[in-house]
Amino acid sequence: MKNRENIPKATIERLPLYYRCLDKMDTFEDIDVVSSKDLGGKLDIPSTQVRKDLSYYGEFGRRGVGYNVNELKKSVGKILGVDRMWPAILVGAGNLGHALVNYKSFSMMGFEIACVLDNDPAKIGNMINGKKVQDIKNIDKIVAETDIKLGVIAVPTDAAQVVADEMIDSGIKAIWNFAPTRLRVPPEIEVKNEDLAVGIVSLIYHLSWQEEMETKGE
Amino acid sequence: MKNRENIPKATIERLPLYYRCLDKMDTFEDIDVVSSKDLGGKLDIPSTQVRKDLSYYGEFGRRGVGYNVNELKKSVGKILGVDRMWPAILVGAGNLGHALVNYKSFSMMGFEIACVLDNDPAKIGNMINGKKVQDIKNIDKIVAETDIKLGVIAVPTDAAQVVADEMIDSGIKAIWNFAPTRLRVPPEIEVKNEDLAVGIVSLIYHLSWQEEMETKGE
DNA sequence: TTACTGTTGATATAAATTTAGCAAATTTAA
DNA sequence: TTAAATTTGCTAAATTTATATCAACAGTAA
Repeated sequence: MKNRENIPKATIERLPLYYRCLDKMDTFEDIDVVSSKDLGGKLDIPSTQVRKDLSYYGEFGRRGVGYNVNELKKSVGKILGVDRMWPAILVGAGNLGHALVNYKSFSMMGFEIACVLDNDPAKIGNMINGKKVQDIKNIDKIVAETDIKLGVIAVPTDAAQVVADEMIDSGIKAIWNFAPTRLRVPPEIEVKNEDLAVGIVSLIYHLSWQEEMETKGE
Repeated sequence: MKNRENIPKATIERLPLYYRCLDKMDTFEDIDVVSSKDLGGKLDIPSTQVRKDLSYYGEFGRRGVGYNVNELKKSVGKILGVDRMWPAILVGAGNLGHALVNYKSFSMMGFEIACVLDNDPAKIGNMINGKKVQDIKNIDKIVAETDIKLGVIAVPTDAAQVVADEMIDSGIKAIWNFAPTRLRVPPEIEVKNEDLAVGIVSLIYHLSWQEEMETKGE
């Protein structure tokens, strides 16, 4: 395996796609062996890209044959770290928080929201999908007792930095941030921004341009 | 301006960040002029990158001075197409659907969910943030009457392709897909996959590796 | 005025990422 | 057994993207 430092970020974002696809083939489609061409075909990724991505981590296939689906799934799962569960605390019991707690496709990716926290007395004590919303004031105790490393921020923009600071104080090591703002964190803390507005705007950008072209054409 | 075709995708994803930042400066912070260094500083983006991104679309600054905040905001807004509203239909009145309808930060990005649809009789007729959930059967009529171009898929994975097909039949031109699956669509239809699991897995990947390093070190 | 500082936008350079080409390995069929 | 068809994984080439450099321009202070 090459130095983990210089593996393309894009590769790391394709691995979960491979993983999910392999899981589907393994669990539901009863497929034993797959070629890079077939796997890529399902995901609109060139076969050369698939092979290159995997080759960063080792040799998983057999020449002239392809990849064993179950084996490759396990290998990719281990590379990604999803061969175990990673419990998280979620701060923000609003609409988005509800949606995340109830999201079905996380557990197969090793992700599970174990605790839900909020600072709103009206929300504290409510049940969300079997979990009681707890007071953010107890974050230190909760993180210490559960040894949770992952935090999810689903609060309004204004509150995001404060929540991030509290998370880091409590011992959280990585933050998944849904608030549309950049968080200031120490360098050892990993942050992943999930900025929903960016997604929709890139779609609007293309749509807007398409429409402009059509108008000119007429 | 250069050919719009070969502008980096990453540039297009940074433009909304600039836009939001400029809007904040313009509306709340009363800042008139900003340099690429300052703008980039707020977003952890090098000033050279900021200037390069903007230079794809024209010359917006003054040498020795910087950029006029209000003007640049308007220019970037126009480039992105967010200088007008883009209404969308949302299919899927579940938890995620609720969260999207109630999401606050969309309107400043030109995005608005105008209609909510579902196929579940238990949900049809319910109100979500002032909008009545309508029967998916009426999608053709709704899209034709409203001339909506954007569709959002927030249904379970199994139903996503069917919904996409219905959307395309009804006249939808661009799809924002939250289901963790690749949609098969004609080439003229724009699709943006918002795959939440990919985001969290890339965080788990780093966390998992970090932990492995620590274990070795001890 | 003149020097000095700051800033853009263009061009050049470097780095990162993707794609192509091919030898080696495997299977299948003649 | 031999030839043909697949398919991997390595290396090289091409492409894309990011970063550095610098002349031209604008403001400021001596």
